[in-house]
Amino acid sequence: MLTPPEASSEIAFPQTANFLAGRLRKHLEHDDLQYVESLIDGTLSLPARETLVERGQRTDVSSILISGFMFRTIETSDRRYIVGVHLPGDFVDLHGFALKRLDHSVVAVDDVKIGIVRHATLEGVMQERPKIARALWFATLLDASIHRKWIQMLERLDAPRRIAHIYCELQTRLELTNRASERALRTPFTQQDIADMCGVSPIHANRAVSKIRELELAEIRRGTLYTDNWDALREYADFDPSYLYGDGPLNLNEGWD
Amino acid sequence: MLTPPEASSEIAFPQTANFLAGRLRKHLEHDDLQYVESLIDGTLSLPARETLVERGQRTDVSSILISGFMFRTIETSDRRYIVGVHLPGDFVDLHGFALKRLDHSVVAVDDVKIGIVRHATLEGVMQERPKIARALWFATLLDASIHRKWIQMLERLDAPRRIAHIYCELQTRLELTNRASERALRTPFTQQDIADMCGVSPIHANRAVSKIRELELAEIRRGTLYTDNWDALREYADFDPSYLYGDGPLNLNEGWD
DNA sequence: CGCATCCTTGAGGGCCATCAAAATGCGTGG
DNA sequence: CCACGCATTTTGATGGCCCTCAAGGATGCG
Repeated sequence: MLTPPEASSEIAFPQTANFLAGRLRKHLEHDDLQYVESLIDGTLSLPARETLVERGQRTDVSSILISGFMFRTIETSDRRYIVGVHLPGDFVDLHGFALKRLDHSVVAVDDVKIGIVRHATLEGVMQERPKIARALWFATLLDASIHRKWIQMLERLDAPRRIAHIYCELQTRLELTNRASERALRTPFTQQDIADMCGVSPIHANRAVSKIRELELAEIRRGTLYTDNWDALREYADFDPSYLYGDGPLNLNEGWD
Repeated sequence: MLTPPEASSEIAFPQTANFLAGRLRKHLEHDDLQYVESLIDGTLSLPARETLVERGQRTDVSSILISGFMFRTIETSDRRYIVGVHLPGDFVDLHGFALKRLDHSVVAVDDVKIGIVRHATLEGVMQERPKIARALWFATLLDASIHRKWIQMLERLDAPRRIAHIYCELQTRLELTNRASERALRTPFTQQDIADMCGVSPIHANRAVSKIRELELAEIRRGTLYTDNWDALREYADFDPSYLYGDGPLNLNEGWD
């Protein structure tokens, strides 16, 4: 599944090989990549559905996702709202460094492995490595860009299109880290998860999934999306990947250095 | 309207008096505040409804809003989606510094005045003033936190509650910069603007505004909201201000230094 | 094989979209 | 001061998306 260059990258940088892959990563020198890898103080495994950071909780470390999926959630007494999805290479709570406390929670979807970076270490980055500091800032701005797209998605699309959009986004993000496969996008999402991302009831999410199947755009079974026509799915969701700031032809971030 | 301390602040820092006011501002030394003020290279006035930055456009400056309201918008061929609102003290396109190109546009709602900071200047901040760099980072993370709340708002609230939530947010943000008045929140928003923020049709936005009036929570006329019961309005919208990271009792950001 | 979780289907009602049209308010020029 | 033109706001009617309540079916795990 991994092409040779990425495989060797995984060996050289076991914890941070996917950090900003497909984005700024290629603008970083080998020395920079090594430095980023060296920031990791240790790793942690978390079982599925466990919470890494609770809303409001004070922390003095941040975490980069190494394997598995995570959600950012805002929970109320009776319902959970998912405001973002993370996959390997993403810092899931880097903003905790500057904000000190998070306005939301970060939870594991399936079994995950994360790399830990102490905030004291990040202090040093700010003092000594402005280029890396800026890359970290960039990473949080990327999250913000995704947030904005979700806002627009919720303002304009109906439930089946929202689902299609979310899967298109994940596929593109996986492509950027060379982890996508051609015909299947495997996720650990339940239909309840999908509903909570789209802001609809699980029953309606089910009907929306059915509609995508009836339209013969894709088949979603137990979280995994199967399709042989990504183009049709992307068109259906009106998906434009430029907000992900990838290196592709539409890239918004050319000229960074 | 301005209490003496803020008034004097406006004199000492005519362009940046509201920057992070009510948030990190009080953790910055007088020297830091002076430094921030010195970053401003000049000011610019823009008439209502004019675009400051177009989506995809390359820029080498960022802007802080000094007076007036601005929107962040994503426009398609047939419709406009508003993904954020800015008021004086906000950097409206600070993320352009690290991202180079924006995924969305920034437009003036009424006549606005902005302060310009060259990206070359911000380079210097990253190199020499990590504390200020971190404050700038914080400012962009605050935007991201607001984005997340909007996502949750769109996932859970119906149109009248969305409108109430947006006005509650603006009132709190104005309070943080000591620019709120007690019984009226004056904005230049049309009902079309409100509709584009809430992701509903202007016709439905009108009915939603009517409903808020019928419930005797507030009166919204030509963008201005009048109420003598903010508490009832906040409860109706299930508004919790902690995501704004203000200095109040619920503050999530205590301990920053 | 039993149980828990997840998925599926049906029915009735509320929120919101669109089409169409009228009324209101505001700035401008006569 | 009034008349006009324009943007904005308001109202009515019909239909689609999505809600909740309720119940049944499938899947996977110990």
